[in-house]
Amino acid sequence: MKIEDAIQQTKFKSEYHKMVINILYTSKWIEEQNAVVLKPFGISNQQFNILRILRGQHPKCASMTTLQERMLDKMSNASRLVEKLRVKGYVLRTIDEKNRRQVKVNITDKGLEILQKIDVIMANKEKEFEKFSVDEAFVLNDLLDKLRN
Amino acid sequence: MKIEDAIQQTKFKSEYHKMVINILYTSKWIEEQNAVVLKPFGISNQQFNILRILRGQHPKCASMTTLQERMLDKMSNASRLVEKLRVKGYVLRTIDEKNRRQVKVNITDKGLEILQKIDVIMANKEKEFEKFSVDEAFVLNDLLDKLRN
DNA sequence: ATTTAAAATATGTTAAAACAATTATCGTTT
DNA sequence: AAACGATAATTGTTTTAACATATTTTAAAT
Repeated sequence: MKIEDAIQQTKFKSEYHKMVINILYTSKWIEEQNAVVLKPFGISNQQFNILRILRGQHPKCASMTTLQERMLDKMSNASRLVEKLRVKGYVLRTIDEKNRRQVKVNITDKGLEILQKIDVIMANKEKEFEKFSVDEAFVLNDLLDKLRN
Repeated sequence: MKIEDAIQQTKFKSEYHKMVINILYTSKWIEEQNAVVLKPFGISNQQFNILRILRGQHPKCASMTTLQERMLDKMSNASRLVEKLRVKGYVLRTIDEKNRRQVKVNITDKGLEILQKIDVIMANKEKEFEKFSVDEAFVLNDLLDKLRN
């Protein structure tokens, strides 16, 4: 569906402007789809985001600052999100003895397990994207990267 | 900057998966930039969204349902957002006497004025996007549209 | 004409995000 | 070493979003 139809707006200031709106809209569209998958697991999009970053680091840890930077969120939110994940047993939070200001966050086995389960479902959903060619996906990635400079 | 560097993740499951992450990340990046512009005006992204929709309709009105449908965030509460804008004097809300269930929302002159001011700044920011060719923007729009089916 | 169902919006409540201020630790300067 | 500023994270508060429920009005059915 074209963005014009999705938000029922026929004219845009420019193709650039339309592009910005389109990215925002598509992102929300994806997040909503993800939320549906995540809901039964009792995990929010942002929590999921953190878990994935941590898995990318596994078995190494990540500091709060690292998490905050990669998820483009406020530090205070990252802190509380991690705490919620800790209570659920998905992450481990320990003080870094090398620098006691810092905190080391690791994903637990339980965290990896739930990610695994979610992945199966998400991968299935992402199969729909195979209407795209890999080349097209590549182009899109390239354009987005360029957009952010 | 490539998404790999932005979130410091070297490998992705697939180019498709990377694309999804990239859209989410870029969207947050844009929203953050917009928020910086809007903040001095005391207006949130969502409120800004509503004002622009109303300007698109001007001098006609829009119903709550119309706003809800056209907003980028379909889940948001248009009713309360409009109320906030009304208190600030940017919109007018009147009951539709033809159908008293409905409400007619109009943008005020004050609303148009503030949009004008914001536009100048935003337009300046969006100039950066001219590193894109119109063709590229067109391709990106096309791909995003295709992604959502 | 009354009842029922649907439509449009508003409100109440809980969870999350944004904002501001605070605490704890470290590195540096004097 | 004491004082200072910078860094990393947390905590308190306010605002906004998400979700469910309620209210008001209209349209349809009996």
